[in-house]
Amino acid sequence: MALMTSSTATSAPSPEVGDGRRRILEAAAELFQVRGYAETSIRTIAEAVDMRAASIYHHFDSKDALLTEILAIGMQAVTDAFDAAESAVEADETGAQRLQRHVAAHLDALFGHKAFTAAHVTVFPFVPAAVRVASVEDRDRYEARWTDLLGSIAPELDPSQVRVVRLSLFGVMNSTLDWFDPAAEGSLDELASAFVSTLWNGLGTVGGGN
Amino acid sequence: MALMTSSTATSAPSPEVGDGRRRILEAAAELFQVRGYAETSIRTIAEAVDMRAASIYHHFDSKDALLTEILAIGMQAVTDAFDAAESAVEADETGAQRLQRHVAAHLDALFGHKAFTAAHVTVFPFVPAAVRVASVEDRDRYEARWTDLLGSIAPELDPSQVRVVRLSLFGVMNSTLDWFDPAAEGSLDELASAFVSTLWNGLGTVGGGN
DNA sequence: GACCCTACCGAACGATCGTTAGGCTGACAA
DNA sequence: TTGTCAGCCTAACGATCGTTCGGTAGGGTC
Repeated sequence: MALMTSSTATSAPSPEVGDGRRRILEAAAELFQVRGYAETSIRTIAEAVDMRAASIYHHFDSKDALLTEILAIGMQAVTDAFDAAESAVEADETGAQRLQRHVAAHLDALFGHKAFTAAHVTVFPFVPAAVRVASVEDRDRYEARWTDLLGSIAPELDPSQVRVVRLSLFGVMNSTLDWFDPAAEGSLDELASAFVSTLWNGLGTVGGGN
Repeated sequence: MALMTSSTATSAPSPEVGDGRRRILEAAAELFQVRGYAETSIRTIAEAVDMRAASIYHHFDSKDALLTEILAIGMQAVTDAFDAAESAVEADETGAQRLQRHVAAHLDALFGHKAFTAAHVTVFPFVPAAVRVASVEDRDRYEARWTDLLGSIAPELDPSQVRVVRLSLFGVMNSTLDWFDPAAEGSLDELASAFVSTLWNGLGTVGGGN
């Protein structure tokens, strides 16, 4: 995010450079997540940032381009979180501990950039084909990271089992966007711990405990 | 012109009564699931059943009414499956066995009426408010069945834990619509068995086995 | 024959959509 | 002062949307 403020120091009144663009991205992501892509018009997005529809086109070529960038931001968030968790690996940790840090990282990224990440869960199935092909490479790359991770910590699973575990884990983690509220229900770390503990040991050992 | 269409061509020409209505429902459900609700026009639905847009309104009051009925059919399918599984309970079965039969019933209903049930997973978040309120009662009733079931077979869980388990289980089960193909990957019963076995005992005991 | 009902259609309505053309304004550079 | 440019605007374009109106065709009933 650096490299702005090239010339002036922006004392007080003037809006930050690129501020309108960022506000459009955030408002659009939020609206796409709540109302859906086709259900959200350019005029509604403009209204949310106190602009008119034509002004959106000063910052983005088209509605599809706006969605494409939103999806890219969402994938960047979870990919960065994965890599940060991977680089923080400790030598003596167990597979379950390593998995738990990645699950926590995924959940943190999901809720930390909720509007952008949720777009991948809710609106992605319905996006225009041109937008989908622009995102599929990012998504494949992220999926490959998880395939490698799960294969590494559970080498006894064959590839088709790894696939089932990965997609099931994604199903659970991504569904939390719909029903978990970190502000009201406790930390995402605890949720990640519960998920991995259940996946590893089953409910029998979790239910009595936490 | 060219629509005289001498209907004397076929020996058994008469379409079944209510056939057009059923075909519209199935085509619309399929299109809604694949393309989304707002992305699918009445004209596209009509084309899929070889009609014109105006003919849809002979069978349904509005596009929203069509969606409302599709959602109701989907909830009826899973609710009926739940009740059938419940009435097939055996006296000496364990909690895990009972849960597994219900998971299998849910998956069977999901894939057995895929277009109608998937609508609840994919398009429901974006449906117009009037359609949502018409479905929320059915959905609440189905959720209550699962809350009771899980509380019954895992009495050591408090209500908030039951909620987490239920929503996580829904997250996994409903996600299978996106990635599991019963025709190519094996039976849904096996998948249900794997889910419940993992939930109960953890991956440690499952990974080595099947 | 007359009558009705179901199923469907062509044509159009007003609304809303994404998008574009062209213009205004204020900050800044020369 | 003059020019440039980012940022935002009004107004309008054609396309597509859900929906309605006024039919027509054909089978069943009397």
